[in-house]
Amino acid sequence: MYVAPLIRKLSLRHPMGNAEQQALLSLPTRYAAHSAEAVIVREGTSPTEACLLIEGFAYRERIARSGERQILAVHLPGDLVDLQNALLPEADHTVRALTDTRSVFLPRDALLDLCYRHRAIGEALWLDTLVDASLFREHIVDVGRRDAQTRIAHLLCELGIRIEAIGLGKRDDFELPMTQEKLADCLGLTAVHINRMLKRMEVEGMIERRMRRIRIADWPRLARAGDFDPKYLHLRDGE
Amino acid sequence: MYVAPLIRKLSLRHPMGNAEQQALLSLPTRYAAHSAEAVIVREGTSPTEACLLIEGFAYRERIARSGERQILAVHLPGDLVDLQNALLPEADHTVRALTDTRSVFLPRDALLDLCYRHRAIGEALWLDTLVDASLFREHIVDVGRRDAQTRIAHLLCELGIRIEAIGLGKRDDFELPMTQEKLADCLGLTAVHINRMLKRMEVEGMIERRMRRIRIADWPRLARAGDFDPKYLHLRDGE
DNA sequence: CGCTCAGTTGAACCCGCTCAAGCTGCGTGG
DNA sequence: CCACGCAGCTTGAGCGGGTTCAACTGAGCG
Repeated sequence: MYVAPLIRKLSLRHPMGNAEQQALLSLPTRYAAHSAEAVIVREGTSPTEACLLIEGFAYRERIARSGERQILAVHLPGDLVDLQNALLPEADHTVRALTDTRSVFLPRDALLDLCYRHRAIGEALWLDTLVDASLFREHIVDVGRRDAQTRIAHLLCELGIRIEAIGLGKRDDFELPMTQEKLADCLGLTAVHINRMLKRMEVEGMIERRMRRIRIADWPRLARAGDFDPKYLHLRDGE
Repeated sequence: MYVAPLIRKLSLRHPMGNAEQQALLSLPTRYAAHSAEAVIVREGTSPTEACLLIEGFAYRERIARSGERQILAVHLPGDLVDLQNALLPEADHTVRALTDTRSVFLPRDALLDLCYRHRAIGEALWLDTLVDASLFREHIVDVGRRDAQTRIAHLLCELGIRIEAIGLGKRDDFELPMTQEKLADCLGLTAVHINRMLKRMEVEGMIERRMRRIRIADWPRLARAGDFDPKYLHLRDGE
């Protein structure tokens, strides 16, 4: 039953019959928990299992030679975290737990087999990796061509939508379990600058913060400020 | 026979039997030519064919609200240019010809069918999109965490390797059909700054330029300067 | 109570941008 | 064959968004 969130997520973008759902549910699973900052997939290894996040957040990272970290993506419950590495001979980046997480490991080969026995599963999983790639592309635009405030607003919008899509909060009121340093590493900025911009956005009334809780008073305004168009998320209903 | 370069490229990373090669070769094809800057796949449309580049370069782009362009990826002959959009309901970015190009369009549905009739084809094509995603990730690190000179050196190394891999030149001596403005749009910089950095790199003896031809005197040095590790390209022999 | 980690703030600096002018190579037409 | 036009390249001067460095605050926790 651990696999249910995956089915829910895949169904968000690709219809899924009963037979396919049963096939997914009958996969053998290995339960695992990771505490914050623990490595889930290590760069350079060849995992034989795919990790399905059940609870908590995770993130992909790479370290540049300068020693600076770049966060490539943030993952939420229901995300299949290392499908990106599924067919690659070895992982080219590391996946870590952002918060304490619970997850389920599925045998990679069995999962791949299902892709060819049930076309809908194959397409749904392929699609899932293509959507990941779409987020990567948006991330390139973010760090390449948007200024600091726009980047932050954009990230908040994206996380709001994604959190709402999995029922973990509302798009304009959610828990953001990231330190300012992590936000910086995600957006190609420094923690100091993130701090100043967040403060300015709060003063200007774009957002409210209580600890790590984010409230967005005027969503359309934030979306405008963040140059945010949810199209690239490829969610069923557009939002 | 137009499909031969595709088979060669897929085989670079995934073994391919005779039956699979025959199946690919027997796909119906539609030949097309695009002159430089022509749109190959337009954002917002749902292409029913996949474009295989035969000759010339292409690039993916997105326009930020500020009007600035971000180039997401550069594609070389043999690349299947819109597999990224194959399963997505609509293209979230535009693909354009960088130079005059010749290409072949393959019916999307027939191609997808082959993926399920021949597992090796399915895995090779999925893998291809995963490698694309790996390049996107490296691109995020580039614009997020590397300074201007490092970015340029990194891009030159990547293109050198990829051009050599398809036999279009040597990694340390190749034609680069990009204006400085395009380099800038690719790397999240301005054309003026690209110009200054290229000049400095030439003065320092890292590269030589004659028109659009690039010669790299000391490849290991450029690779070091560019924080370049070809692992993320996932080529068979590591280089 | 003291340690540690995250967040906050200030001052100085610098990498890359902006604006603006001039240059170069090349295709086109007279 | 030259004149013109134009796109891409080059160069300079000044500016500014974001960084760096450093100090301080505040919350959680043993």
